[in-house]
Amino acid sequence: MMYKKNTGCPFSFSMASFGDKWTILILREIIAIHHRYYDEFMQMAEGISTNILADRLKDMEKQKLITRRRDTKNKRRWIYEPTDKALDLIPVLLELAIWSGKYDPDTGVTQAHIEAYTQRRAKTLKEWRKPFESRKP
Amino acid sequence: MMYKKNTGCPFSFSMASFGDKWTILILREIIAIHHRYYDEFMQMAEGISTNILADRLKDMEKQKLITRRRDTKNKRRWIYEPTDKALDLIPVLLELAIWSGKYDPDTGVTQAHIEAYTQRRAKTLKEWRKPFESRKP
DNA sequence: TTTATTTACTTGTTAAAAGCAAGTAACATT
DNA sequence: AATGTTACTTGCTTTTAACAAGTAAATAAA
Repeated sequence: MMYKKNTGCPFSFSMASFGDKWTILILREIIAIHHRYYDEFMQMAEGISTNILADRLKDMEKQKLITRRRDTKNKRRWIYEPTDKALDLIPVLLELAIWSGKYDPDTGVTQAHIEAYTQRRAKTLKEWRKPFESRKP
Repeated sequence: MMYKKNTGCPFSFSMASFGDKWTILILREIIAIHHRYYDEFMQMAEGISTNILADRLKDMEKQKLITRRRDTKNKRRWIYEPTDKALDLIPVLLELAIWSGKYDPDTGVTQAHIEAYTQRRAKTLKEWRKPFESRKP
């Protein structure tokens, strides 16, 4: 498990929570791509190692960024789901996407998307969150 | 230097740019705390090693997140300054601060600050950027 | 119903990165 | 001229990540 030092500053807390590249990429899988299974995470383009994935999922569960439950239709599978704590990172993810859209010369983000994100921010945030709202009572 | 793999996705680009804890903490020093010198960065509470700091500053310069120039008043010193590419990460930093303010039990961020950030977002973003605008022609 | 396959890991080893301590070189101060 | 400051570099140790192989439980196929 990675080393974590939190000094009380909000950025320090953020970096102690997900200050490695994999945690954000796993959150992308769950929140933006709607993946929920271990083998789906394993297939991400960046190529995560199985021991690192297992380690990060445990850490994220410990941090209460995700929960996991058995898939009743296939008892071998776990379903990984984001908590509200993770979903509250959607604004961070959105700003990362806007920034990358502006500065990545090989970005896949279209100018139309960036404009939509920037100019209809509240709506975009709601839309990103919507697929996870059905869980609520 | 840290390994970087960018697959075209905006989050992948973000993580390839600053997907380690130190780069964001150095950006905090420069953008939020207005530090500009090597020895000031060395004094950050998280305790960065001198070789890692030197490595990251080089990488950030290469990425055009910062520039450096000699201090004319003390020729030993370099002045490190953020580029527009770095300043455009202010919205990301702001969202990190809001999230940490909500979830860090030992946060130093007050509820009043979070409310100000959330409800007067555009104004807050402008204020964070203002100290760096004087450089413009 | 044994046999193979899927799923989610664990374990062991190697490679890379971070952390630590000491040293250096240019400039500045006393 | 000697001492201190500033921004590093270099060498070594420790930690983390990456790679490869193996395992165990659940399911599917023969």
